[in-house]
Amino acid sequence: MSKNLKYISSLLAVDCLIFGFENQMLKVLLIKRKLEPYQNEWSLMGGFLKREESADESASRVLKELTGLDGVFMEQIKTFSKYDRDPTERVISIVYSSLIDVRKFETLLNQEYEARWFKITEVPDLLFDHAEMVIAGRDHLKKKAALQPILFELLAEKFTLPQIQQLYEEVFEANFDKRNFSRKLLASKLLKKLDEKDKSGSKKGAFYYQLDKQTNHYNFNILLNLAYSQL
Amino acid sequence: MSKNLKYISSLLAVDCLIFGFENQMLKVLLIKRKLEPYQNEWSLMGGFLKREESADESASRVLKELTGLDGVFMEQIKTFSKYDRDPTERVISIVYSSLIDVRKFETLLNQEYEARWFKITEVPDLLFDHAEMVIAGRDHLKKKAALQPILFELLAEKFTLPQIQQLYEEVFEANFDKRNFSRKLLASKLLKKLDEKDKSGSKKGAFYYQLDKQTNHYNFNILLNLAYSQL
DNA sequence: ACAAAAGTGTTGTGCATACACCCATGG
DNA sequence: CCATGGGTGTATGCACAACACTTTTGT
Repeated sequence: MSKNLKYISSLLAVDCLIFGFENQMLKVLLIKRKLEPYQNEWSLMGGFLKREESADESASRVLKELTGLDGVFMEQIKTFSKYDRDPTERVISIVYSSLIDVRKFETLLNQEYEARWFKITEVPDLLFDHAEMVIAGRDHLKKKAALQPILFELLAEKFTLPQIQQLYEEVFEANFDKRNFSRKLLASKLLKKLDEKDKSGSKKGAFYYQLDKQTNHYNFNILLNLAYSQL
Repeated sequence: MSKNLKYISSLLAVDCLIFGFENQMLKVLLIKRKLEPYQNEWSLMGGFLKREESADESASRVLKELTGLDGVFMEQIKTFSKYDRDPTERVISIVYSSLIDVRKFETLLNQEYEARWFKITEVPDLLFDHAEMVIAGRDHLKKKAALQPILFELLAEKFTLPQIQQLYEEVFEANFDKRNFSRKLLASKLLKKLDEKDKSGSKKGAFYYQLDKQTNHYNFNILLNLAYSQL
């Protein structure tokens, strides 16, 4: 089949959309090549598939090689395959979305690139079709977060209710009533209240919560209607 | 970059999951090769990407070439990329899901294959990883159908309330109360009642409805909670 | 006249929303 | 003591779920 010139073979790339939550803002991690080709162009973190690698494996490897992070929540979003998306040669890209705790990312391991967090609403011009990828990933995040409690992946182990509310407000571009929000979230039985307080945000301090790992029978549809006007 | 042997290039395939609704049952269209290789193995309808084709274009073309159908609802689902998924050579497959009106599909245009509709719960053993694709597609259909009124794509132009309720029951593997179901569905303002009746299913006959194309401001979250216990 | 499927209305309940005040603390 | 942000309770309305009977017509 491969001999048949009617059909084409292509390099396989993965690109990783990396979300983080920092200073109450939803951000994405972008990189910029310091050298040619594509010097100074911002793009998603990416790489090519190796010989015996699946895209899932490749995406995890790329993330690990660049950030040192392991065991991160990742999900395949969409494959981009326009024949001229990379003008130099045919490459299709399988895009992944991952959610990381920004505090765990320290520095890029690969010196050929520079990395920076961008507010999701202030993403610069990007290489190739990477801007579309950001849109697709963001859209996917909304849908996913409405149906499942994944946004905790963006927070530290311990977090406060005001923090997580701000996160939801960022993701859904909406404001929620704090009384209703906390009532619903706590009703999901997902959280365990700690004795400790975070005093950094206010004088009174806000109690820390943790994901309660016991809870497998959670009611999470609970957060759906917060959000579904926007799906 | 392509010279670098660390990275691999691969054939690009699309596979189409084709859903239909026939005799009150949700079905998928599968094909079987009559000749070697893979003689008599059931599989999804697929094909390879051509030189200047995107995956979207390729999927539409494949569908058209095999069924003659055009302008069908199609959506990219997921890309399958395990290196040995096709044991003869590396091929990655971008899977699409499409919804067609079974009455519009008459016969396979390509004589190398035989085609048959299978009840979704009675899919036979399939080639390579195609069984996983069916699962992914079905799952996707549920989520999509809960949020958007797409199941109409599976019905004829005119359809009755009992018909569409059976369709929803099939897709969500649940039973709905017909009074509540019709109230909700009609509240969405998506449907226009016709004067005509379908007498095939009962002596009394059921009124036909049609999608009302005017309605762009529909309330479709209306059908969400029918379904979201299952997403 | 009867069987078989279509169609229709009411009620209770729980959930989402809207809304305002007190609390704790650091400065 | 006061400014700042954290935390909590209640009342209202709406939407969902549960439920049973009447209508039509072909045989």
